[in-house]
Amino acid sequence: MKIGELARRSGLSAHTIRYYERIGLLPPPDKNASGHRDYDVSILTWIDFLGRLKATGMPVREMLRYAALREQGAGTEAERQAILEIHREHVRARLAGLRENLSVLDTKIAGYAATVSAGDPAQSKGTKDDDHDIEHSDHRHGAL
Amino acid sequence: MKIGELARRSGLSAHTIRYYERIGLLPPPDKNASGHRDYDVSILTWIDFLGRLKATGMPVREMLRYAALREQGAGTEAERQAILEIHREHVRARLAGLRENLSVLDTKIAGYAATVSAGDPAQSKGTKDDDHDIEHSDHRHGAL
DNA sequence: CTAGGACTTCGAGCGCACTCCAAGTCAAGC
DNA sequence: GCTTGACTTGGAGTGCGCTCGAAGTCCTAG
Repeated sequence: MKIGELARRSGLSAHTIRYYERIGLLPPPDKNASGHRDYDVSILTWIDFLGRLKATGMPVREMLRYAALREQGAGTEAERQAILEIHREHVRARLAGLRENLSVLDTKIAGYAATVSAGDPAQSKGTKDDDHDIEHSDHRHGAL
Repeated sequence: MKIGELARRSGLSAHTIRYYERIGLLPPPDKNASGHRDYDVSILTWIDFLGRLKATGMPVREMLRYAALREQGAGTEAERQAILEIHREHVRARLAGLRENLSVLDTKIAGYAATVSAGDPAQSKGTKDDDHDIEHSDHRHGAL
């Protein structure tokens, strides 16, 4: 499979595929007589997994660590597992935060719905709101 | 409240607070006789909400639209509500995707756990894995 | 034989969201 | 009256993750 087809099938651009190879996320593929990259279909599985790591917020630096271990092959499983387990915790934390913020969003929207309907009782001149907020407790959002 | 205290209490740096003001996320506060910014505590509520928008992945561009409407005050509620409702859908989609990718991660980790324990039956020379993968169906990850 | 399109490498440029620096002002404490 | 430290402005720099452009090579079809 040449890079164009891989691009189509993976959803990445050819530029991005070469970039990933440059930085070490993708292993250097075989080249044919013309110097063109020739990919094995199995690369699609790896790209899919990379996509999942990315979608769950893993920084490229970390993917690189994982990819390097994968390249080394046997004997690196425990370390790869550890990386994924730590990442899984990050994802879980992110999920929890997202759920909480979603509920704040729900509350805020419900407040607007109440205000916008019913002829706007609480606002006549200059509502900048920060109204319908039902308490903010603590909540860190320093580190995303 | 001066900028230093606001920085401490909001978790943002003073640099970031000024930056947010420059771009329009924060309203220009009063200045005292020395030209120093003097904030009302109510700004903390707004910063907290901005933090939630950010934590849920809203781009600054979009926050700016919302902030501008908020500055305009009364009469912009419906539009603000619409922004939040659209954003809420994005957040829900993100949550769904995250949940799915989390389960893929679980499966992958379980595979490593099986491999790493039990004396490694499936790998002796050169496992790069893409093993324990139990089917990938489709899954877009082009647009994060 | 020539035009088109896909490929190659190298390096520059971009969008986002900060983050920091330099040079200056000002209030308070010793 | 002088140092310390928090503040001011404007603008430059940073890190991330791509994204694109230029110039060249190579295969294929007409």
